[in-house]
Amino acid sequence: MSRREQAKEENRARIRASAERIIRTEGIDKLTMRRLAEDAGVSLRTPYNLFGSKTDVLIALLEGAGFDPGDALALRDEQLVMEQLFATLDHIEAFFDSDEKFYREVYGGIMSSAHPDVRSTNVERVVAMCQELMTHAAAKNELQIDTNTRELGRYLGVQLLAVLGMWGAEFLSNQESIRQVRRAWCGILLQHCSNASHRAVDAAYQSVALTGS
Amino acid sequence: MSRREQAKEENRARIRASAERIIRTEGIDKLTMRRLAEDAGVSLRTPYNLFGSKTDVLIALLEGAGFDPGDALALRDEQLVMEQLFATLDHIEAFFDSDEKFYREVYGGIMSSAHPDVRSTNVERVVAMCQELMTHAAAKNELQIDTNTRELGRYLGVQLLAVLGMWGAEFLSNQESIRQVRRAWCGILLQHCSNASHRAVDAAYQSVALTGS
DNA sequence: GATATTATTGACACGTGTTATAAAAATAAT
DNA sequence: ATTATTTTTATAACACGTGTCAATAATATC
Repeated sequence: MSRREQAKEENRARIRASAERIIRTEGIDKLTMRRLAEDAGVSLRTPYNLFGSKTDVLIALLEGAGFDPGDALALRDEQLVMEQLFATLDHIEAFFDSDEKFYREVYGGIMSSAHPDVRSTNVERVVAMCQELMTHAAAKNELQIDTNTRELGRYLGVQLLAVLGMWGAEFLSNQESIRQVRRAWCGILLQHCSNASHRAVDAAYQSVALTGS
Repeated sequence: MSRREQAKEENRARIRASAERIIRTEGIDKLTMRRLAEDAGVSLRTPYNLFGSKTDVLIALLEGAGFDPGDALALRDEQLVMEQLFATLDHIEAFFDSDEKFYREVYGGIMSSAHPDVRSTNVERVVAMCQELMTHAAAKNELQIDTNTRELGRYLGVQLLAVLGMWGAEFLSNQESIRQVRRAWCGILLQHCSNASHRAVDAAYQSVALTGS
């Protein structure tokens, strides 16, 4: 890495650290570009040079923390695909719980920004991963043979992101969000899973069953 | 209505009309408070006096047009509750189709605004209506007796709004949005409907079935 | 009709994300 | 070491939503 690139990376790191500190100690409302620049000991222009926009700074924060639903969905090729799918939700919930306020504020800040391309990239990515998972599920006979895996994957991905949007907007708690997704996923998958995967889907469904009073 | 109230109402109407015209002809990005005031022939302060905020102006636009998912869910006490529930989705879709760009921009503008109370009012209202519908459904034996109607209603309402959020953010077309909700609703209702309502739920489900590659 | 209440106006200001511009500093290329 | 390129800086500015405040106009009350 050239000297120039190195210096830029150092600045990026300082800006990221400052942004995180401000959000953690004072809340995201206090994160303004001027305050961020001052705290990072850098001019107002520099965060724009190095990240592009305030939204991009927030995105870098999530990426740096490993927050990435798309990543969580990456095929791991263990056990049943359905088991992995639902395990992903546990993974995301654990992530939420590990630092609820911080992640929610950052995610909500990204989603409520007027950068449509950023968000749509996220959607397409998650949908693609879900479609891939469903393709594998079909290949492993975990789905009924007449299932439209493309549409099913799209449904699952959209569902996840729709609920994450509600989470980011503070309408749902961590647990509620995950339960909402799990219920929606189970609802459709119970209709399309094969005998091979039925046990896994049903187990997930039972864990969020809507019975009692 | 007093003379004063009348004059205010006239101003409100002019402002609403101007806002709608600007959004329709130039898009919501061009709707600024200064431009709105100028177009309506009113001072910059007046829209704030009469509506409260820019977000409130947008809300008034939707209300004036009769756009209200909560209203659409109001119990009509005809036929089966389940039939009404799904008919609501047709109603919303027709609404979308009647003026797609306009409604989406306005709804998206409201939802992406930083007025959390506005949005949460919307959520609570829709959830409450869904819960009421499910209570009635249970009373009419359209649900299995052990169904938690409160949680089920909450699930349905949250689901609708989560997807509407995606619609407002331009991730989903009108049709996709409605299908997404219908699938999610069917998925859970197929697990909880009684014999009395199964036919209705299954009909809705068949209309959005995910079969055929 | 005189007085009190209320609504609108105008001009200004604040804080925000973002951009413009030019100077200065740091680095790379020769 | 000199020159050329790239980055950062400083300062100002823009458009935006929103708020303040005094003045003014319209209406209501008596």
